[in-house]
Amino acid sequence: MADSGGHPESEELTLGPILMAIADPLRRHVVAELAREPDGAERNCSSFALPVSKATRTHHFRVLREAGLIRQIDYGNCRKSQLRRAEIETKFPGLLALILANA
Amino acid sequence: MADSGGHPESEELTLGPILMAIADPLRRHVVAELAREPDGAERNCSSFALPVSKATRTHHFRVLREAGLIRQIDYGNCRKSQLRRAEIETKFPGLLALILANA
DNA sequence: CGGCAGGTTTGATATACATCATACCTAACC
DNA sequence: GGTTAGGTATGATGTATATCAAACCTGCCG
Repeated sequence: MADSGGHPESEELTLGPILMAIADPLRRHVVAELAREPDGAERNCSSFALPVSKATRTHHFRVLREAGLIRQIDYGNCRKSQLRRAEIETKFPGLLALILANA
Repeated sequence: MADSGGHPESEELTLGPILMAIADPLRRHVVAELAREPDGAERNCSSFALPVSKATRTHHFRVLREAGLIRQIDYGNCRKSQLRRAEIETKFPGLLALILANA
């Protein structure tokens, strides 16, 4: 089961939703940006300058979260995103490198 | 440009269409099956026992072909599919292993 | 020749997806 | 308190995608 924030557990990460998520160029861009940051880095949604409305942005970050690619931490009026790097690397070794190399 | 059969050149392989293609479970299954075969193996579409109609099958194989994942060879009344293994492995190292490990 | 099996094409349909505008929530700041 | 900034929720819309049925093509086989 996913936690209350809609984050799947590490053991629940499956390739299908992950591929669905990163098939979208905007979402792939977000993952690539986060992968370039040092591990554990947090960024808020608006820092990615996506060329879409706020609502659409929320939608994309939700897909990334539900696929298990990012963890979102609620700070009240601000929500920061963190790449679930180690878990992804364990379950899907090479995936992040692939995205980075083709970003 | 793609050749007359709709196959992109090796240099034209891009991650976007590839991910779009393997995001679908049926298509991912086909790629995994082909990846399990010895290199260069050819299989006709109907040998995958996909639970869809012939027309839908044609559609899925077309997506795989246009993404550059498979090469389709026309034998007149039969069309065989071949994984473009070396080209994929060169451009996107680890991708096939990832699919195989999660099939 | 006539049928059959493997595939494609076309046209239709239904569902999923990306997108936006609007309204709303929460904390910070003046 | 009012405003502003970051984000979410809802509802609507347009487009893409998956799906199928029906008609067709190609080679093979009886």
